[in-house]
Amino acid sequence: MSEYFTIKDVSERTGISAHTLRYYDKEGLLGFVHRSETGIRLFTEEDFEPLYTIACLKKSGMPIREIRRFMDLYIRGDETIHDRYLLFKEHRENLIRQIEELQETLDIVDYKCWYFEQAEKYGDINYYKKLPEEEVDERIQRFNQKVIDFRENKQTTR
Amino acid sequence: MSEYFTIKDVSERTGISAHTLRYYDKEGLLGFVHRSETGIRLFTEEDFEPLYTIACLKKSGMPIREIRRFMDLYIRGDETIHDRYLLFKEHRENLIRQIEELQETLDIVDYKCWYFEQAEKYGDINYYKKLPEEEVDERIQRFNQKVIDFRENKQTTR
DNA sequence: ATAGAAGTTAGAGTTAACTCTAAGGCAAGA
DNA sequence: TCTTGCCTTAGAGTTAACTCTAACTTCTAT
Repeated sequence: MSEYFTIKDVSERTGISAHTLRYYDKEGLLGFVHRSETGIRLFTEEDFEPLYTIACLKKSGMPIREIRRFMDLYIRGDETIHDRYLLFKEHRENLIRQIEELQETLDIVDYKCWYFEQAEKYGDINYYKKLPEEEVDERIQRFNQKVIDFRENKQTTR
Repeated sequence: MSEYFTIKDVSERTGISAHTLRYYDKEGLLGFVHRSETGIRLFTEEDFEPLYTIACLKKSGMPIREIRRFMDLYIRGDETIHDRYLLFKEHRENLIRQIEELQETLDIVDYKCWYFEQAEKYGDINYYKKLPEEEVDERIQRFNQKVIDFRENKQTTR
């Protein structure tokens, strides 16, 4: 029962390939990992927390050079608590914005699904153009307005 | 008052650079765009809808070769309404999954913000280890469990 | 008619994030 | 001891999505 994990152990447990872990190390993300006298990486129990943090930041689309800023602060310890707090707060705002954007895109995709159901009934992608105006669903009006805003670069959907 | 838009008009209106538009064309995304006899792209009013669709799919992280599948169907017209409907439905599921993942990441980042506030009060990143067990906030227990799950590759957070 | 702005293509260069290869070192079991 | 397998590094290769360049053509306005 060794007290250390090799790069392969970590790779198997976290699902991050050994290649990728070495790449992260080269990019300065794994400065917290110890080495044996012969240069072999010795991961500990505690190292899984920063690895999990890296995985989280990664999942939310943060580029590696920014994750590096986090890890640099992490290594410096308690003196950087406040800076790390600020970085997480900032990232929180980014994430909220990202979710909002995806939600807006989802709304459009929802509309598209509905619209194609209608179009399928009529067998005509422009079926609504033949309807009297009062019968045209307002969702169609709203979508068409979004396309016009896009065309005029009004970015109301942003 | 020309009835056509040049690539520059479209670029300025949509915020997609002319370079990028040509690149999209080369990748088969703009098969719907007409050309003059001398080869100049002639965008019409109606072209803004598929461009908007491309922008939406792009925003939700869809790779270009997949967007191409949409556009290939778009060009083929009414006979592909059903296929396009299916593609949007599938994409809808992807989007929902993406939003869920980001929401989970946001929960962790929220926790981190809270945790760093606590750590700042104590001036010690491991402050909770010195507390009697009944005083350790359960949020900390839950987060630590997530790290353990990550270490054991249990993927409960997925 | 001509200058200058904007259009065209082919193709090279860039960046991020891997992903892999080569060449060699170390450690544990038969 | 030897084989096997995992470790190391430097560095090359890959992929996606641009981004830019060069060389040339076309359009527009004086």
